Amino acid sequence: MAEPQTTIPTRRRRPAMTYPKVTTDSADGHAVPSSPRFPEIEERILAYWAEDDTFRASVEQRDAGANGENEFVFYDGPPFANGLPHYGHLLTGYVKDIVPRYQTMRGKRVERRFGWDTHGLPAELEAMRLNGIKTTDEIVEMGIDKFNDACRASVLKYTGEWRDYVTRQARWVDFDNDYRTMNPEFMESVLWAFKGLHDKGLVYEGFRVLPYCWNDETPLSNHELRMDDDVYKMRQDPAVTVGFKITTPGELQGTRLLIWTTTPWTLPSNLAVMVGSDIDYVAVDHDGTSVLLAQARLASYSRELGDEPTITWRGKGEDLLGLTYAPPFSYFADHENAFRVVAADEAVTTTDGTGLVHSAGAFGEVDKEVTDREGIEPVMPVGKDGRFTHPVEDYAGMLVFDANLHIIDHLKAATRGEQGEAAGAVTPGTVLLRRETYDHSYPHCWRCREPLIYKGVSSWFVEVTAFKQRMMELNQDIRWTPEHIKDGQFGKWLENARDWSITRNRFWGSPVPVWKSDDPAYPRLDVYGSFAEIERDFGRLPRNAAGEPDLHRPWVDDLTRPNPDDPRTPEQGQSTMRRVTDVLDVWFDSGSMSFGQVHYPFENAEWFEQHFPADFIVEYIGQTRGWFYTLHILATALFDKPAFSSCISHGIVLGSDGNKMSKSLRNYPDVSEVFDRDGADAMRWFLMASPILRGGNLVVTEQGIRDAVRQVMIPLWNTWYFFALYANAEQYEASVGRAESLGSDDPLDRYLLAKTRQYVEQLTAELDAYAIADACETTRTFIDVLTNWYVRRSRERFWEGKPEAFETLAAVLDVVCRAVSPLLPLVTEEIWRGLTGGRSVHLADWPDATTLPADDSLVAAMDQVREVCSSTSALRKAARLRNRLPLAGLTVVVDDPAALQPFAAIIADEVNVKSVRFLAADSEEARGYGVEQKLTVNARAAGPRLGKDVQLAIKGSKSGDWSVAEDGTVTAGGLALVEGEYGLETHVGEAADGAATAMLPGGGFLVLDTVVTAELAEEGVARDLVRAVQQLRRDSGLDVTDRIELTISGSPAVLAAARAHEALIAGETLATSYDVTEAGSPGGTPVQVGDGETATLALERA
RNA sequence: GGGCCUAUAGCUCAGACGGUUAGAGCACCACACUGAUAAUGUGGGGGUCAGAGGUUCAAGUCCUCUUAGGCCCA
Repeated sequence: MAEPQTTIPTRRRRPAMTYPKVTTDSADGHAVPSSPRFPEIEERILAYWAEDDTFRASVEQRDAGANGENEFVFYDGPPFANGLPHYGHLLTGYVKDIVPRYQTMRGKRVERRFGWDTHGLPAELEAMRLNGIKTTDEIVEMGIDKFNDACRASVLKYTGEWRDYVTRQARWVDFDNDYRTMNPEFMESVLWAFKGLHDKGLVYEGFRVLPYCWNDETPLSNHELRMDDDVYKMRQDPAVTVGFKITTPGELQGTRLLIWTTTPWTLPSNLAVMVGSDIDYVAVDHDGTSVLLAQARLASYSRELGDEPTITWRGKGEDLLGLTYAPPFSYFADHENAFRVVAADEAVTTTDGTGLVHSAGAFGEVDKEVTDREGIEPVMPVGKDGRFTHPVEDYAGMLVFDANLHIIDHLKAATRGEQGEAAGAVTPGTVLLRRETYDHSYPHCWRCREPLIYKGVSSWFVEVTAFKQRMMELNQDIRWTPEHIKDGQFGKWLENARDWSITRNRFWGSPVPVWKSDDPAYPRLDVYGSFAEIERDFGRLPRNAAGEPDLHRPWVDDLTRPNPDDPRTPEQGQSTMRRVTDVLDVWFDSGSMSFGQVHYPFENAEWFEQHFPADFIVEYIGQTRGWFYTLHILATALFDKPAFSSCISHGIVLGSDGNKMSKSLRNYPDVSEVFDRDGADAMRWFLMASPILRGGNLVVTEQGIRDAVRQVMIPLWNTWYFFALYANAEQYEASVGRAESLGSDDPLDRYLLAKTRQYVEQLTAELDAYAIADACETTRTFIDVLTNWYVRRSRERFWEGKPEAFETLAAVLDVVCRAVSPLLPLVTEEIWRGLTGGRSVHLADWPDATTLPADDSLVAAMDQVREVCSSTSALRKAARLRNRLPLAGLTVVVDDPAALQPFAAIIADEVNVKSVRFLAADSEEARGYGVEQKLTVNARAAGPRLGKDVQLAIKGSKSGDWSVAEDGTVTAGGLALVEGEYGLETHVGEAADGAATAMLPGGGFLVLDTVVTAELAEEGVARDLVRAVQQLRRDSGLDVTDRIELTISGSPAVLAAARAHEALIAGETLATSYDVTEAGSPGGTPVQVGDGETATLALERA
């Protein structure tokens, strides 16, 4: 019978637990679970936060400071809530949570208000769909008030779900005090901004050709055009080659100018023909007449014109300028200045078509530019619904795409010489040379997917071109992540910035605050920038049906007044000031959020001036032409500052197959399922540790999310579980937060504390630089050291109940929980509160690295120790010496043995050797191990001096053609090297019998004694027995602290080992009764031990 | 057609200033270790650094061209 170890009695009772001090777990016992179900813990923490109002406390316990200087300013890019959140929203949501949480812990006050984008076409389209209407006329018929009520309802439809998702992802943001772009206060600020721009002369009304959706009856801005990848789709259109008859007297009179177009419907609006001045043109005979086209295009018309047509005229484009021709259709036959050949050198190419381009003023951007220059008024026989109107009576009421075929039929008939109804309004002499079908990439509306047309519309513009230079300058002050966005995607976009069309002929939006006289004879234009100005002039505010001030249509449209500049009386027909009926582009709202959210300048003027620009914003990279851009425009124009000083523009979240996420393909894990199965912290870690925050794209996989749990969350949790288990067993309560908790003398403790200090320093620097992915990697590496080195090597000391071990681990857990809490807010909350009993880790301060002991040389030494252990393991493996077999000794030869000396016991234990010796590399004994020197040439140093010859020296060092002379001169490959140009390393030679040697990565080497004596073998068997008994205890369901009665039988070697090492085996396995018998006990468990020996074990709880 | 970015192990990515044996995590195989761990350790397989040319004593790294992909613009 062995005596139990002396420390055992204190653990026999199951004492009241010290840890967790508090937990949200309501289950019996409240023990720290060894295998936690994270999603359940998360739900409990979220409930606790809700009840405790922790978020509000975290904001309010930080002082704003004088003039808000202690505030960190974060702008929330407002989402549109008529759909559910997806991974992209979650991703930005996590960043929008991490940065403010971190800054709060750093002591800053960080207000976080949620914002909603509410206006715009998506809401209108949804309202139209719900009400089964398709046109703007039907909206007017329905009543703009009713329609806008429907829009208002649709944009708020999913706010509840949004709040649920955002709350579940553990993002702290104020939903109750949110801002909405449709609130009167926000809209008043938008009006102020418009007026501000107008006062600076940066707003003008113009007629511009824009991509236009005839289905939604609205023009699109250029940044709306490219909303997504599906905007450009292949489409088949008829392409026609048409000849216009030249009317200018001279040799070319009667020749047909051949033009080519894929939009035959624009031909009735033709106003000019464009040529390139330097392009070579020819006229060739064709069917008794002649046609004119670019020489380079002749070959592609060989079918109609023959392989070698007779050329009757040659010339440059400039020779053609000014020629007149008969318009192809007669609708605008008398149009002033029209039907001439004009130059458009940059627009006309000879890569396709005929080298002559027909221009229909208002239906193309270049067309408009050219006709403006030529003094030709554009014509617009197409209505807002995309259908022809007066004077194009032949196709009136017809959608332009549908009119194509009729137009072609008429051209055909005219070409045959027919007239009257068959040829429509086609003028005699106009010929259709070719009709083909053309496949091309064509833009479609990003909302309704109908093909767009280009169409001239009246619109108001912000004259971005007037201050884009300043925008580019201010962009230099913004810190972009990734860096190349600044002068790349964003900078280039700024360089090419065009004036911003900010008005929409729609209903649900902020009103254009411009009132105009309805009689051009008495012109007047008023711009309003506040409710007060409106009330001043109109005698009242715009009020909705409920009587509340409301700037939406139709209420704001009701405000009219007599034109003060019109001296006539109402009876004489005095003109009236009426509002321009347009609403503002919804992007104007989002660009206004910085001041709009606080109703600047009507309220919070001081606050705003101290909180602009924002310290930080984040959105996906596409916002370089969206929100980032509109914020920057308005900030530059109104305040001459950037709107934000740091910006992360992250990449795109892809589905598990690497394609865009698609609901129909189901190629991504369901968000709710991930929350339920893996939890919000796991998803947060997965997204934040990924390359997506460095601008790369990210493939979302379930495996990736689970890896986050495995690599980080479980190791962290298990460290806590380990601590709680032994602290409870010892009834030890650590003094977290007090200086003495950092005072351990134990080398492992001191190492961990110093390592923790380095970790906190590095993490702080990374989070300060918004390098969130780097912070994750740093944390992962640190937690690995914590759990797989410190805890594993310290198990014995915890088992022994060493106070300084508890103190150290508790202190480090406290620091780590605080440091990791922005990255894993839920799990760290449960651990930290369990450890400290405190209210919330998120109310704690960011750990101060300087309070932790600094000891870089200790950290370096321990890292070397880990290398020694690692290399020794490799030696064992190579020599087939299992780890449980003790070996006599290990000799460690390094430059500075004294540095490693304190860790001799750690190494001996880790690699299971009886003794560890340290030798200086230059000692006599070390040289006895058959060491040899190796020379390496430092090419970086020697290269510049030796030039080409450095290669000879390198070759010599490798082949052994080198030497060290008596005076220390080193020669390699016949070349003398000077100090610094070479390195001499000591390498260990072949080991003698009974030893194995290995080099250390950082220099030095190991000699492992591989001689297995009978005693060592016997102890190895004893260790195997311990291991087997422990496994059996576990399999039998015994508790760690249960005592057992143990019986061992087996082969003579087993019996000998069991008897010789009774104290070891009984002690390790908590055996209060210990029997070694030759006869195997019935019901015993056979196990393999040692080198093929069999033992039989039997145990019972004592 | 132009601009920006990317191309490195089966997968995801690191690789200051050019320096001669290109790394990590995951995955795979084998062995070891394990009464905190859902782990861990050791070893192994696995690479034309997209291709071609150039600069250089020396190129994954710098230059040119090509190819492929992404984003942006026309």
